[in-house]
Amino acid sequence: MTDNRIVDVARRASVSVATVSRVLNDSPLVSPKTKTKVMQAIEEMKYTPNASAKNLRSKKTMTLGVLVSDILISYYTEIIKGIENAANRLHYKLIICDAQNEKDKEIAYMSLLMDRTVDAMILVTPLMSDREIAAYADNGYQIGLIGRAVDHPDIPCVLTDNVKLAREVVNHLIGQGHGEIAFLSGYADAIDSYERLEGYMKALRDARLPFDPGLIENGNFNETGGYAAFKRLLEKGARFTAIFAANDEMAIGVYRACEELEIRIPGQLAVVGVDNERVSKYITPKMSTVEQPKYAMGALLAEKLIDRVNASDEPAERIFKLDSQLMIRASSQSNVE
Amino acid sequence: MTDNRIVDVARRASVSVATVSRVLNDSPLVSPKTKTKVMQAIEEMKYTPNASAKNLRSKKTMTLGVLVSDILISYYTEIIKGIENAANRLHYKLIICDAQNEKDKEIAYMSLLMDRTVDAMILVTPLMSDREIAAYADNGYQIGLIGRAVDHPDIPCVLTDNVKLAREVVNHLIGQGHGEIAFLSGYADAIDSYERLEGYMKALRDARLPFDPGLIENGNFNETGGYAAFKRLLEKGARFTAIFAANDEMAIGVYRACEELEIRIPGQLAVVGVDNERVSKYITPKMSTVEQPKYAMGALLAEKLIDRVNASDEPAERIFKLDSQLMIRASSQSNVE
DNA sequence: ATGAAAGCGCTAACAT
DNA sequence: ATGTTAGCGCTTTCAT
Repeated sequence: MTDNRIVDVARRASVSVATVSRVLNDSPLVSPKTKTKVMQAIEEMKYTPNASAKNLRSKKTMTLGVLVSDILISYYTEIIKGIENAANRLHYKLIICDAQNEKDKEIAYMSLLMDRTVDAMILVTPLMSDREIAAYADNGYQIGLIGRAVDHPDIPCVLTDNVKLAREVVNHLIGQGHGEIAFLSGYADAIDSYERLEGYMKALRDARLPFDPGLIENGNFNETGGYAAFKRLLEKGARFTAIFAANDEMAIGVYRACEELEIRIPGQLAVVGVDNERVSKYITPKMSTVEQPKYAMGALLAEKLIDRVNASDEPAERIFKLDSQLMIRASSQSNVE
Repeated sequence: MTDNRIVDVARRASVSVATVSRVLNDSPLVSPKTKTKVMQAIEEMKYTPNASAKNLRSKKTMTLGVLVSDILISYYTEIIKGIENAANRLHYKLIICDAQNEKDKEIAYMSLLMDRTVDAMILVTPLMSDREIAAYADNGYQIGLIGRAVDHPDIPCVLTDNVKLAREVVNHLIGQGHGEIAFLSGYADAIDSYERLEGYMKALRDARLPFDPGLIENGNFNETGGYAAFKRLLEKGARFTAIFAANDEMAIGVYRACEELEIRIPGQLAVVGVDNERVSKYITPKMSTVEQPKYAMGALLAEKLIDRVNASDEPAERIFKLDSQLMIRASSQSNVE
């Protein structure tokens, strides 16, 4: 067991602990000869520095946290991969936190920031409110946000343009000849929901199509919610030939309901989701969706956040909007089945 | 910013740091009155203990690591959820590590164990060899293994019976009238591959069917590998009416190849995978597969490992075999399309 | 270029 | 039941 301490290395290499520490931290103030001697001792003893001691003394951990609401969903895991690779490149480690859609777990994980286990925390569309998020930043904790923006000077945010994205989806459906398009939103208080709804309405207005609030239902961003929301639409007698779900998970729920009710997609109902989740490509018919540059979003935010953690200079840019891309597949094309 | 220390709390509550520490750690040696006083001070100052200092002093971190090869694959993420919940229940935190199928990253993450960032590390079917894994345990590091067994007295392992599982799959295919069944194995050196191959052969022998090594190909446990392996089988003119892929990922690759080549599943080819990945239920035709109790495996191992970390007594049981379950869906039933 | 020593914030042994 | 204090293993000033 590596229970060696820095003094043991120092002793073996016949130098002081300060010198060993310098070697360990790549200080230029060590002669090459001494450095070799120390490295050899480290090697021989299989010495590994104790992270807790190092963190305690240096007051930083070179570790980032990412908090996502469900690691089963590929939207999150792809973002995580982007973060991870960018972080590793900059010599940061990453702690992945799965809040499992529970706000309590989210809050619990935020303690990693408060107890200084991580230097900064990245939140990917959390359940927490803007106020709550801003409060952490007010207390001096470093936070980064993905898929959402919060109005606080110290919080870098990376997101896609939800309004534009929704507009493109709806334009596409209108282009396919649909005039009655239902919309499945996510959590009522999520910005994503709100902005996608806004884009939906704008597209309708652009096309001089009537806006019918009866065609809107909330599916909470998950499969079960999408399934239920779709059924509610049918039960209340809403009439529509296309449906735009604010994410793929809800669209999958719509698929399931359609299978049960023997509604053909896209023959009787065109479906479009958002996120380009893995399943959407394999499901039949292949689902039209919107690809978000998930990996790039993760990588970009990690870089910007690490910049800020080590920043002494001016604040720099804070909001980064990346482009998304409509992926038209079978589920929304009337001439394809 | 919470830059308060335990002495600040002590001062405010007019007690000693020891007393504050006792309150913080739920020691029974504090009078209720003092406890209240201290808690109030903590509350007022919004004090949070510094994790590094605590870990350094107490020589434990109450943190587990899980190392998986790809968090995009639901097999891993479901295991992670099981671990996470069991760990949290026992007041342990979890660091998720995604090695991204790179052995170098695996090794890099093992340093979390060596630098004492985690008290123990759970490996889920890693690329590392048995020897390498055993070496860590020999050096006194706590390790747990999922989906694989290693012959070392200090390594608890949770796995399913691969031989039995493969046997059931092949029996099922034979029962459907198939006599020529191809087998797609994973990494040549993975125990899973070996054991599933063994079960495959046993089932053939039981049924007095000939074993043809020309029907075996390696697909490295991923989609691309499965796709390529299947094509190799065809190119070399192998004849078979059913294929058993050692995991769903490879089976998905087979699906893709079949789509391109217009081979009907299950009409012309029956397909069975292993793992019951999320996609297998959504793909058309629905894929027959083997459900492994992933969540339960994660939870069980986490419990057993934490037991060991805190153990002073006898070693207890070490290998835990859980039952898997064959899920017969459309892809392997000749009378269903 | 190298060393001596203080101290990061906490726990736990010991004293009372 | 509470307080005093040593020390976990490291980094970093200050001295040489």
